[in-house]
Amino acid sequence: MNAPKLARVIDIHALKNACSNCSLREMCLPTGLSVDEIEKLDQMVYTRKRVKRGDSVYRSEEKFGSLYAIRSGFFKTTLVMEDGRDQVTGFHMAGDMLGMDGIGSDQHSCNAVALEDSEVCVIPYGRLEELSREIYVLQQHFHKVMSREIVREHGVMLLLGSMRAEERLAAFLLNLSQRFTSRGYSASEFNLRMTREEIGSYLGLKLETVSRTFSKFQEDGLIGVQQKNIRIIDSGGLKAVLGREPS
Amino acid sequence: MNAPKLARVIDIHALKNACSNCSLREMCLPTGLSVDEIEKLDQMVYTRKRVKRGDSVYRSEEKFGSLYAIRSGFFKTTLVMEDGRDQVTGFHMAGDMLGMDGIGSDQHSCNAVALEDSEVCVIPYGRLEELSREIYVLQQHFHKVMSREIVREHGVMLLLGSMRAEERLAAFLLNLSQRFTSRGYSASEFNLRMTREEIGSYLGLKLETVSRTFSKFQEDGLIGVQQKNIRIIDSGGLKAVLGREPS
DNA sequence: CGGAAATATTGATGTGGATCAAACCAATAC
DNA sequence: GTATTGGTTTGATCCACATCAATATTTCCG
Repeated sequence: MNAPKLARVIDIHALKNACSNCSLREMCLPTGLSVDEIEKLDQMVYTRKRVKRGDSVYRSEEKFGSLYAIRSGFFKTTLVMEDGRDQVTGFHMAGDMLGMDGIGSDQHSCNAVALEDSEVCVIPYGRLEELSREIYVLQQHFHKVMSREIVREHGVMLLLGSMRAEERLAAFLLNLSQRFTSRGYSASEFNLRMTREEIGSYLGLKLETVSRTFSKFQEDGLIGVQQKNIRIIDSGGLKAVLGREPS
Repeated sequence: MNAPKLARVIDIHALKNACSNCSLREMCLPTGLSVDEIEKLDQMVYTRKRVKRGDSVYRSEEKFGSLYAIRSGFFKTTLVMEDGRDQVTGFHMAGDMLGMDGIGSDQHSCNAVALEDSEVCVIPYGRLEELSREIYVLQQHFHKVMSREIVREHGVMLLLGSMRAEERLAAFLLNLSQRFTSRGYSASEFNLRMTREEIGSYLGLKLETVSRTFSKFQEDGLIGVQQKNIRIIDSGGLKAVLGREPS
């Protein structure tokens, strides 16, 4: 093997992993950056990592070192209480950022588990700090990403604290649908990557309640359910479930 | 009034508002900064604002421009749903930072209301961004503050999603006690600044349940309650309530 | 100070969702 | 092909907390 050929191989590898070449760059860290600036990002994000279904990117208590941008696939984050009860704190898909919980205490405080075979871009946190001191837009964008995570969690608190089962599930479906839409997938038909139990855990409900509520929505002609496949038939009707008095 | 005297007045004013001279500097933004660096902060945080009980520092939908460090007093943050239901998303005291929800969308997404006459330091967000590009430790600290807010909210999600009423209230009291302690107040006796209804809203319970559970804890010899005054008698017993099976 | 308006406590009753239990179904392993 | 396993659906029953209601206490304010 001669030198030029080797160089070529490296080039291709770099290209493959490059932010500048990533289809998610509009919803991930590079948002708003110039071409030059994105090239700087390329030097920072030099590792991709495959995560098989069921494996985790990081676990609670683990030393924090990097953030992870989801390149493809689907994740849940979970907390575990001392007595073993656990709770899903979020579902995450392509373009989302994982690991920000670890910054404050230098160790992770939840588990990030792949619900299907996935791929993440590893963002060494120290490099991100450096670069965001140099690139104003990057700093700004990173702060926005963290702030939005805070706001997202506010929404979950509202859901858990003030909504009834039907409202929670309607809000959950509408939120998923909206996120799939903004990633260019169908708003009206998608496959759930998580089990009824995981949905229940996220929504503060038991899996039986989730299942029953899906069935009820189906009877009411709001959605079609077949196991993990969901079709949203009447999204207006779903929205109307929110804020409706118990029947 | 002669010039030197005027200068003197300004000096005192500056001194009074200075981070370098603030008793909270160990738990607020200046944490870990050198003397020189704190003096830079002094130039950034040039406004204090009094907030009377019942008034708000900012309201949902309002344009975002500044963060607010609580200098003294006590706040709640609340979300309001379209149908009028509202939910307390947090209680905040001296040293805490308010307003980070606004960064992501450039407008606030909750209301920050004073529960007693309070005072906040206004931190113009643009200046904070600038300064945290210059001062590495400040950048680092600010990121930690945001991350900890994310982790705090995780904890609330766990509470709302997985705990029973008694556990929620025990966790709430222990958390308050711990926060008072770290601010140099008594761990075992304090005054609640919020109503039973606000506690209930935060914990996803009705005010009657909060009141009854307080009474039960009192009967069990865990706490002493007299309206807003709380004495923690058996903090070990309170901790034991967490994770206990329903009796 | 006195009277109205908040706030808190306590009791009686109701109900949404949990729990317990039994099929049922889909995917994988043998 | 059958067996096994993990996940889902559906029914019957139960209970933790909500709701409704009455009274007590504190705070506010003219």
